[in-house]
Amino acid sequence: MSKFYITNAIPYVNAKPHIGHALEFIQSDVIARFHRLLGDKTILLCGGDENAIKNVQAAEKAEQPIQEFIDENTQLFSEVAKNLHVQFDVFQKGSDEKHHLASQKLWKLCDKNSDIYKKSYTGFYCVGCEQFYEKEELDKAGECFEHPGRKLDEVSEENYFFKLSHYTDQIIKLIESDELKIVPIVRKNEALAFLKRGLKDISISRSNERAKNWGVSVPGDETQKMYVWFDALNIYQSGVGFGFDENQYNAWWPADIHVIGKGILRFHAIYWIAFLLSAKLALPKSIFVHEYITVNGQKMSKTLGNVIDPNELISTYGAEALRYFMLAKLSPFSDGDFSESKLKETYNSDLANGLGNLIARIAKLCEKVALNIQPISQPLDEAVVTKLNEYKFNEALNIVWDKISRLDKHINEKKPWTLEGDDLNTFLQEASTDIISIASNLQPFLPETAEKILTQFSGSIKSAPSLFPRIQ
RNA sequence: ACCAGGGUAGCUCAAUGGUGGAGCACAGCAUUCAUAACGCUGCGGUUGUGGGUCCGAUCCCCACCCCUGGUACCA
Repeated sequence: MSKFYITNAIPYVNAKPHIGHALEFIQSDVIARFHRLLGDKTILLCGGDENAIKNVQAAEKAEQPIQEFIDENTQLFSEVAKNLHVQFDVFQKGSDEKHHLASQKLWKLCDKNSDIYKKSYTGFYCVGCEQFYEKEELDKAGECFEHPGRKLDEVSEENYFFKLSHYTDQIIKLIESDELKIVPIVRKNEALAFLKRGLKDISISRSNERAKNWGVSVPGDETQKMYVWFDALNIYQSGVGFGFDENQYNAWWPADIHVIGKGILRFHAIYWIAFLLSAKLALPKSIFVHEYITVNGQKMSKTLGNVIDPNELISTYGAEALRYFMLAKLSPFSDGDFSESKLKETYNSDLANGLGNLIARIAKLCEKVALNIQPISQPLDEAVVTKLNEYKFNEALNIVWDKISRLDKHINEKKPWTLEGDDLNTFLQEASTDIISIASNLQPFLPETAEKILTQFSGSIKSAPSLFPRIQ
């Protein structure tokens, strides 16, 4: 039995979770459940990126102590996952003391390899935003968009830099050879294009003042905090014991796959790899990059007010329906559009009329003749396994729904309600076996539904309340 | 601006150098084992625009338009 360590990206917790987070949670969960079914010893990690300055600013706005604010928001992410039937085995908070120690250990290892040095950083500070900007981020007058008319201060300070440039060629080789496999290929090419332009060293610390005294302290320098990405990525390691439980760490690290959104590819495919190379630690094996969700054709944004709370959808349609929609109706490799009307349409056509109705009609027929079924477990279909290995969740589900459709047609052809005796029994035996196969294949995607069906079709089969009652 | 990917039925997406396919939605028929469900039939497209190559292009080439992503310290 081999181990499988999968990580979800670590969400910023300066706001509530939205359906974009839900998509990633669900995808990670499916991959984890898939590997469990294959017999791998599997854990799925998520966590909270709690050390960003944005969190401090958001807490100030909410007039709440920072730690309290962080804890509450992180809790919301945890709850959404639970509501979505997503099972995180580890939830590592960035503000956790152990994580701080782990990150300081990573820093020291990079430092030991002479990859960290001091250098002056210059940026433009906006007093209104309490934030630094690059020249490119400012308007024509050299002022920030939030506070036109206010002059920015050009400020320099000493920071620690990481010798990212040192690792350019090494990382190119890792990615080109698929030793670090990036899926899909467009994202692999994007990372390579970035690398081939040459890497510059990056600043990996901020003054306490700039960091508002929040975050992980730089070892040996109490005046500086680590740049968030340096510690945030390390949650993948601290979550499995790096720096404080070597047995656990050795059992799980390296990650077999990091699941991330396209916006943070560079940090994972390049920065993270460089940090690990510098620290002489094992490297993750692959990165799966998903795309984003638009809502009614528009990007989600607070200003547009179209941010959707997954909990509201779950309360109307159920977690399993939301999972189904995200997995079956969105392409894993391109942006997908969400709208409640599409969710509802999918719910009624595929889940109520399709799967739910099929289960109901067969169960009723079985109940009439008191059919008894030996519980048998069936493995995933080869075709489904193939699709899942390629992260083609939508195509995998198409295969299952094709089976549903074929069984519906088969019932109409054979008209079992006109059969009697052995003919009827044989028919129902076969149909029930098909149902069990369908449910087995649904396990990674719709775990609760699969479980319900498998329970219903084991032993004496009875009618049960609709799995997915139609919604008007 | 440059680089990458994409523009095909109302919607989501397949496909191929040789008379454009599926699912959903919609309409009709049939039917009851089932959740006004299932099944069958039908409606529906000068395949972004303009050129070119070819006997023939949606698929190849050129130009243009539009969308998405990337182009460093910003999910």
